[in-house]
Amino acid sequence: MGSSFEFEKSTIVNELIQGMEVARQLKFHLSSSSTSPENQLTMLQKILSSYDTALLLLNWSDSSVVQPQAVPAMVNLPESPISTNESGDFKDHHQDVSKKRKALPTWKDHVKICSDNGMENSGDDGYSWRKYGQKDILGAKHPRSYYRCTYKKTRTCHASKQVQRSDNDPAIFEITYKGKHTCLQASNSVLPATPKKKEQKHSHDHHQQQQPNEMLINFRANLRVKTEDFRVVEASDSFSFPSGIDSNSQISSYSPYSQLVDEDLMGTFSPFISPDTTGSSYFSVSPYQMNSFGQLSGSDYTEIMSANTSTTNSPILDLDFQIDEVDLDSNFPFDTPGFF
DNA sequence: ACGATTTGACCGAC
DNA sequence: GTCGGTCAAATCGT
Repeated sequence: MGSSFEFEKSTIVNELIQGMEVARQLKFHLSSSSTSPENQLTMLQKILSSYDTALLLLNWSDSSVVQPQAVPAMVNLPESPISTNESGDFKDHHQDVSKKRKALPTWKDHVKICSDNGMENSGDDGYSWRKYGQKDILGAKHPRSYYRCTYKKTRTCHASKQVQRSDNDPAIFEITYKGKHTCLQASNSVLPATPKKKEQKHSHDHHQQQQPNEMLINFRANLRVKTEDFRVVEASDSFSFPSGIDSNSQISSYSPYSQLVDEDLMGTFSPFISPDTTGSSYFSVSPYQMNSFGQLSGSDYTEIMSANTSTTNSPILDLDFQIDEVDLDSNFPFDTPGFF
């Protein structure tokens, strides 16, 4: 392996060290309770961001197929790439896709469309997609829809995704993302405020963007984290955002490595959210934002999501636990053979 | 008129 | 030949 591996390794180590450092700070603040919940959250998110990046890099260097977190919108988060597919209901599409297609980073998400309050949330991931095809898939009860980035031509963005309703649970959509966005449509203001006309299609994906503040608010709103087997966890206490809660909003997700990282809080905001004219807001995270692929910064890919809270058994919790385990010692020998 | 969606046709991989 | 993915003309919605 050449220098590229060395580069990745050092990057990974740096990310982990950074995460450790922030964790250390957080630990200190927690013990002294001198910090506001928001700051603590920010720190936690930074930690998660670092670990996400490190894990993504590990995955990326392992093979051309990456399964980063994807975060489908409003409704949930992506499943953990590292975790085994507990649900077993989904086929591992990304694998076969990668064999047939070139090495575009591919990963899957499971999005559950919630219909609490009579509303059906769509799996908005914050990006603008254009449907270009639909196919009946052998053995599947529902057709698979194909989407590509709306800015494929104008911004030469080759991101695409496939959406298929689960056979077992119609409320669940399996979303396979391919390629990362190069259109940067998520960058704050630039959002294509194209009011999606077809909200109608219950879509698992309409994609309008939303301003950061709105994101936070919506996010906070009645957060729900759906873990891999779609258990719904109410998130609220441990996660405190500034204001109002809208019980209509929900976020379910499972996170690959972790999700949570609110861009706003992190410094770089990634507007994966979209203001929905219907009133339901989503909080979405884009799967594509990972710096391991290039131009986007670390915080970019770790979007938001935050749905993790201490009340869940989400990956985040695991991470917390791990952090404790190592006692936040930055001297931890990351370069120890076998550590990875 | 323009942009998005639908849907049958086409193409490559197996 | 079958199947999954994409193309592109027709259609729809604004």
